Amino acid sequence: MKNQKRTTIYDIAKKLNINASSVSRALTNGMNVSEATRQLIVKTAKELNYKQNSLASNLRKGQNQTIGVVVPRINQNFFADVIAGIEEVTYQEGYNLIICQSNESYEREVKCVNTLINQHVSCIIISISADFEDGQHLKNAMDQGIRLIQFDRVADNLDTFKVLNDNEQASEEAVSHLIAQGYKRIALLEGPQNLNIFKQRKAGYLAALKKHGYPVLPELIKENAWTKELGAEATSALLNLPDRPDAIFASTSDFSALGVLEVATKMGLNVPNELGVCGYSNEAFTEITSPSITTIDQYSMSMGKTIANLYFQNMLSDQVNVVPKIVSIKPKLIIRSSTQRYSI
Amino acid sequence: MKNQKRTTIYDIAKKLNINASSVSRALTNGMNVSEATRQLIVKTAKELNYKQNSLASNLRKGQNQTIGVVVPRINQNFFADVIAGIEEVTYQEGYNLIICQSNESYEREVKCVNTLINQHVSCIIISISADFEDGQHLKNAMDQGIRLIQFDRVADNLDTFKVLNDNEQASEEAVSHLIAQGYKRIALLEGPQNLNIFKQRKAGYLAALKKHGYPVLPELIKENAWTKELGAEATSALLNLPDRPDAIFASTSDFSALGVLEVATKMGLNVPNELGVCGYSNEAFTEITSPSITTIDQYSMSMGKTIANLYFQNMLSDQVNVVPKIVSIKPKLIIRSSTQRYSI
DNA sequence: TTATATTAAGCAATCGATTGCGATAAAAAT
DNA sequence: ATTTTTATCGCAATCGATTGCTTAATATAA
Repeated sequence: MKNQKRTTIYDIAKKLNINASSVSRALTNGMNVSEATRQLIVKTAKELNYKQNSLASNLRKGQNQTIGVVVPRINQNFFADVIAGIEEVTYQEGYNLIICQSNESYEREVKCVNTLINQHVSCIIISISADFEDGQHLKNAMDQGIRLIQFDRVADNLDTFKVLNDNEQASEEAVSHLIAQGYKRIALLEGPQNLNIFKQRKAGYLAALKKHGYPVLPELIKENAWTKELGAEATSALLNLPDRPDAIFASTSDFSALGVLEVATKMGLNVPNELGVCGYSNEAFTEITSPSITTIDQYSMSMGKTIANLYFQNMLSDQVNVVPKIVSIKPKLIIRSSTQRYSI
Repeated sequence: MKNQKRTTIYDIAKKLNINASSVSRALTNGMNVSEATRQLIVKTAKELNYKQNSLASNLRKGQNQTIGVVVPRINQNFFADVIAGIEEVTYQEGYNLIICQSNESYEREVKCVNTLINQHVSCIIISISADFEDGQHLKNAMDQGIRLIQFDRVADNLDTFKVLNDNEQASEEAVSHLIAQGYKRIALLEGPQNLNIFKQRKAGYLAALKKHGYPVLPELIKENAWTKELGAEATSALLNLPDRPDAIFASTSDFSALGVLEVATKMGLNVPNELGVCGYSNEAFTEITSPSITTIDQYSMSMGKTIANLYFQNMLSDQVNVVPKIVSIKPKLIIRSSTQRYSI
């Protein structure tokens, strides 16, 4: 049962007393093979339970119908959704997906990319790790003729296709909404500023304040609060200020917004009346907390589809001069209870 | 820049005026190559930016350091976590992961498995789709010498390694806990009974009732309530019974438990005092609802690691007679507010 | 110093599928 | 009846890396 050799086109050829090239032709395009022998070949292929060896085929053809995906974490809703979206499209196209997670480690990201290069994938789709350094590994990949698409977290200095959310705009919208609800002292929980997405979200926050003539209060801006625990910690500090904020924009994630909610509840503060809370990502749970959390939907799944389509529609052809595009997806502010004051 | 040929071992060999076989030896095991030439080869390989072609290597060696994973949906917490766990281990072992989603469609599952066979993966890890029919595609894979591991949702009639949660035991424990808390009329929301996991959870429910001498009340058992909406619907029906239940075990998911919670709250019932609620899966949100929901943790991520380790420790070697094992992971009951009565 | 062992490196086949080119035979055109 | 076209199919090279075998060169033993 085990280690038995798989049947190859040669086995089929030998059995039918014909040449392997005919078998190959019959099983692929069907060109230059008479209909009779074609059917015979297909029939015996089925009988012998023949399965094509993609390794050999791809080696010969010099191309691999495979796309590599590198994300920080597979089991983070946003990334899982994006991957699901990508898979949806690549499956239709008959492509395979090889998936790696960098675990937010640059070293590991480099290894992942190198493996994908070895595998001769035709495209690498990547969202860079938190401690991204330079893009040499990605440049390498491109030099080897591998297409590259960055999404969400991108390295600006690399001239590639990029698919992003308009983080700045979404943040500005969220903060503007808070202002419209009458909140006066709006705090920001920000993420690692070496990642663009967090820089942009901060920019949006600042832009909104400026637009409405609100002062920027440095003591209300908390760094690196991107987990539930860190969010809770930052919130404790904020709410113990002599002049505390009346709203917190957890720009890093809904998880940190959850931390905010917990601390606020523990301190007996009414959300949204005494404290407005806004998260980011539209995680499933934001809908069902009490109060439900206002947040920003990134259309993750459709983002995945967009990314994959970008490859198939713009990059697959061998046109030499394809100008890398930047596709921006506008996220949507989802207003829920945590920012809707009953009375202002 | 594009379509430029990648450097091969022949390029290196030519440049150094030696034979390609030496290059290969130097770059892999380093056997039968003098230290001097080895270093020279390594150096020029780096200079020429050489990357091994895994396709060629794997074709020649007749093995592919790749594992295929097939799950109904990538972006479902449980599966995403399991995959993350698998990836963690396979990465350490230098293996790649090819991931497919069956979308709960049997037809698509078959296609996925066939692709993986073509790719010559050395192992397929699968959780079968909801409309699973027979296991011919999986038998095919095994006939081709591909190892097979089923997890969570498994086909019983296939003799393979299996990694499962002890759903029955976990359910029994949960229901016993409800009984210990003094609940007398415990309802069950059950899932599609063609999937084993749901059958087992029901069995656990029944076992607990029997063990404690409680009668089985058919009117308290509701079928196919595995979304929040369906859970809510079933709950409405249950709570409008003349003799209504005082606890509901949403064995399908935490989402349906959420539906229970919403309806109960709407009807003004106090949870946990007037109605106990228990979910399944330990989704992130169960911790932060009010009241927080008692549920069952499946250790998804560690399950993934277990699965991968099973392959590397038990199946990788070429021993002919490896007896397929069934590994059972005991889930953990997480007791929270929704079932802890203040007074009994 | 001769015989033997050891090391280093080359040669060539191989993995399985694909494909350009040439050969044969059958069909069509003259 | 002869030439030309076309349809089928075989031959052999190729993709890039690996590996058993052979040869050459060097080191060790006798």
